[in-house]
Amino acid sequence: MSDTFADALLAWYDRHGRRDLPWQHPRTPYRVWLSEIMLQQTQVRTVIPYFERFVAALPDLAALAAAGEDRVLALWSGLGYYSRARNLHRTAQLCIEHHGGELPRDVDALAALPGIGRSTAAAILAQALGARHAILDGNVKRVLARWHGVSGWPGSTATQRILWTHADEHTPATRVADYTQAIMDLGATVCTRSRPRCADCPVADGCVARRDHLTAVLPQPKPPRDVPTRRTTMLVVRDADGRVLLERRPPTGVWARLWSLPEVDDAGDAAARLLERHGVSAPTSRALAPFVHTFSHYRLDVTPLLFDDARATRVADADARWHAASDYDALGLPAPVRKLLMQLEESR
DNA sequence: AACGCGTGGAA
DNA sequence: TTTCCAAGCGT
Repeated sequence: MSDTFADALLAWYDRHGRRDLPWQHPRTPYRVWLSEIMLQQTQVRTVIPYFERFVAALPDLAALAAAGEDRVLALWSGLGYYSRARNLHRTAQLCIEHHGGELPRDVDALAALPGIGRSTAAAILAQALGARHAILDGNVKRVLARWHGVSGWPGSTATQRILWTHADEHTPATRVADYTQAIMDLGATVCTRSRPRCADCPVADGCVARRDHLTAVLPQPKPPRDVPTRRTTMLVVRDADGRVLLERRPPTGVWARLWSLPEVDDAGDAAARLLERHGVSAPTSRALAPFVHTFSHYRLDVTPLLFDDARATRVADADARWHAASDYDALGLPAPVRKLLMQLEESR
């Protein structure tokens, strides 16, 4: 059912909404899907260059399905949450096998695919096809928590249940694609986390948080949690030609299946581990500047150790290879590893 | 239900 | 500098 909330929002969207985002032109299911996956927990400004590069390389679902996983991970490299890329790739292949080469039009079939949850499925169908489905992403949660005065952290199940109900109530029967974009734009540009611009808000009338001066406390923040610190020693092992030894990371855990530097717990064991694991003898080493990489759930203290003139005494296997700097673009590398390798290459 | 999963930018 | 967290999903 439509209501005054939706009408006011749509009128605002016609004047102030974002209608020039790259995935809106053309607004095909494939492009909307790709954008929605990239935009999970990621800001628009960050996504745009990745989106442009990705669709240029893999312009449709069939091209994505036919691509190798390393290619997909390379295109994703730097965006983070790499399971999104692996699920995207897998979903493309499932669509080829089971859905006639297209994304399913049924919301439940869509949400059953890897990486596509309730909100993403709704966003794809609403934006690409104009089908009436409510979305509930971070922007919508913030807008609705304030407008309806919903307390509780929006990530909790109980709070989400309430917010989903409100989201569905407000979703109109017509102009669903515009409405969906409008409420996200409102959250992104007016109903911002800090210092919301209520004077410019088309739905300020009726907003509980504005009425009761609660915009600073709604939505309630996630309960804080201590983040542990982990330490690792990353080995930059170069042969006489300056090529670097890279390992494929295991299929689970952080940076799963990306290419990265060999790691050891104890720097003193580095040479022995290299010989055991890779048959590499590396006589001399030199400490590089330590750095910290922070994840959402832990902090990683990294001590890089450089070995030059390393020699391999056996052939590299499928999960360990020597790579020249010219290979980096084609590899899915963790962001700090890419940064470290680029810095070393510049100074070589 | 709570946690694992990246990164970069804003405050 | 530190803290927080942005178009969530899978397990």
